[in-house]
Amino acid sequence: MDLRLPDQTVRTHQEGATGLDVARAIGPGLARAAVAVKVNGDQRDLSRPITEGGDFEVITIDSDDGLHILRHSTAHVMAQAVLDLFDGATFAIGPPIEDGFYYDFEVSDPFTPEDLERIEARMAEIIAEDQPFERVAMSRTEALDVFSGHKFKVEIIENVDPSEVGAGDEVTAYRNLDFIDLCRGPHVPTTGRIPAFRVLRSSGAYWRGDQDREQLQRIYGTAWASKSDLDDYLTRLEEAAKRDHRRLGPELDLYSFPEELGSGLAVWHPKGGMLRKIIEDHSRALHERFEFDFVATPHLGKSELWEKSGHLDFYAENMYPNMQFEGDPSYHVKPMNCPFHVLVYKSQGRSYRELPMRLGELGGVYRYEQSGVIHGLLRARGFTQDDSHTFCTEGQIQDELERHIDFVTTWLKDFGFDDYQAELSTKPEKAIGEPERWEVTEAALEKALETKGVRYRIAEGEGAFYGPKIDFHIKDAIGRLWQASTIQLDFNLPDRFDLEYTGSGNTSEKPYMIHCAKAGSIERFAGILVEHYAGAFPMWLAPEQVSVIPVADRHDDYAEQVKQRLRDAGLRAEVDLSQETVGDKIRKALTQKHPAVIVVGDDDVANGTVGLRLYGEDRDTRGVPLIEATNRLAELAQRPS
RNA sequence: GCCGGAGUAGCUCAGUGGUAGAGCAAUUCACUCGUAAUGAAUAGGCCAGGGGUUCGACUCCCCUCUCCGGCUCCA
Repeated sequence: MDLRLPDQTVRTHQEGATGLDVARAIGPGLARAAVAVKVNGDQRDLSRPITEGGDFEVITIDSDDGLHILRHSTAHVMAQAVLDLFDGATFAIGPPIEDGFYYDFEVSDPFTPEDLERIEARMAEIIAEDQPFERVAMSRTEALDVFSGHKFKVEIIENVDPSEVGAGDEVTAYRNLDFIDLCRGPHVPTTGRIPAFRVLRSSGAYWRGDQDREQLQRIYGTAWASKSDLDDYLTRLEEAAKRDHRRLGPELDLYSFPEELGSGLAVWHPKGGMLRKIIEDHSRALHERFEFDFVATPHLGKSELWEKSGHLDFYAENMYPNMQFEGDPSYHVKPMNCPFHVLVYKSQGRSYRELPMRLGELGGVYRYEQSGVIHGLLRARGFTQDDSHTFCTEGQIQDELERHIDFVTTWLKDFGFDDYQAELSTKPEKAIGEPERWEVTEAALEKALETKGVRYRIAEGEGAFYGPKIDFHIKDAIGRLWQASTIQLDFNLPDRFDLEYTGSGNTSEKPYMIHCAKAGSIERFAGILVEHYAGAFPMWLAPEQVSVIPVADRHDDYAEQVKQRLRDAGLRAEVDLSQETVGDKIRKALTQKHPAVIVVGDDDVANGTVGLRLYGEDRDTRGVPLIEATNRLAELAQRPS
């Protein structure tokens, strides 16, 4: 048969050639690295006979597909090890995931760290034994028999969609030695082809992700094409841990989470307060530039208001309970600002001439997040939204959306997030509003994204029940994605609050409403910034920009003068007057990641100069005239826009 | 909320039933120093909180709070 590739044709020697033959034929050198082949886009095992012709591709272990296969195979080995070691254990599913894999088990006792070590050791043995993975095809009835002792497998077999499997009633499994697992494959040829793996951690997980079903024990692991890839990955994990904003924040004296205060609530220290101020100032500046008006609303509102807005119906579990004095109406702390901005709109009759009306506020909100989901500043119970609500006519939607996209992308770029992607979420199953409204607004959102040249993908059915939306995911310095900005259409609140405006023909019209948060939450955004920059902020964001270090006491006065000059130039400068050595003070400034360090000694006093060192440069420049240093730093501290 | 792990000085951590220890930080004194830790001394703890077992609890048991890793959730 002929093996056709885009740039070559390869002929095999015999009918019934296997994947391995294909790999050899395509590239003799590739055969050793091959873990599977693709036939017309379908992944196949190396051992499977290939009877038909078509497009062939060798999958090597270091490719994305190869890693997927490797990790899936390693998951099998993990299940094999667990079933070996734990009597009565049964297994559920074990898919590859980004950077690794997991497998879910039901066992009598949760795994301990020692268990994980034993499992890892047993896996290493299985790998050393180089057991072949053998594909077994069987009927569904046979499969039910083979897996009769394993209830989750039985459930899977019973639910297999024949059309999905493609082979009618056939299901496949993979066997190595006496271990067999339900699996579509393919796998690496033998367990010995797993070059590097690690068992990482275990945790609870629900069967089929359903809170009401069995709680299983999940073990996470990772596998890589080489030992050095594994080491790189483990180093990446450490690097990520070092950037953790929950650790860096207190270390840099930005904020803390006092136990006495309550879970999910932070206090901001002076430096963190400065960081917030910088972020908030920039938020206000951009709101002004994009022609938003500022409003201010309280933290509480009558429960009646939340009933009208619908929050008490559909958001109650995230709201703090009502509070009430005897004889007074009941109040709720606000989880969102929207109803308040609606009240501003409603405070008088509106004309089409006033629209679009863009109302912005840095609004503090409180949401009762489940105790298990709180994550530092990234998921907190109290936070400040840089929130805005735009009321406009149908004809203004397009322009407004484009303006909001400009706003959001300017905002993200200013903070150094050049790499972001948008997600357009469309009508979910449970939704309100006429279908035409959805169609029109989804099209408007899509057109706005295209006009503005924003890379986006469509998240089908992921919209809020009240309208479609665009979420922006930003990529940080080590490649992680974070959800930040959001632009959402809302058909709900204008209805619930009977919003209207008088049109040009003296008709009563209903306005459209656009929710938009640029940072999402100031706290969360600050947390992401800490992780993105690993605490070493660009100069304009740094709470403390310049540390001035006198070499000896006799230079203190000059250091004060230098500080004053820097401050006059708008820089945030402090003098380190502590009775320490120069080396110690520099070390402190650098561990606090101050962008600039200035050292002044005898020569500087005599010549009106300074020694200048910028963060990230391990050399200093001496004898820089003060005026030059000031100008240079002031330049570096410029706001991006 | 669920499963598991953890909580000892401001921080990082020792301490396996007999009323607690180190390093860093802090304070004081000396040193006055040119690019990542000068030296000495001092002070600092209701061992997360509450209850129980015990002659005796940081240590064992129960409850609560807080944190960590996941799951679920995330208008």
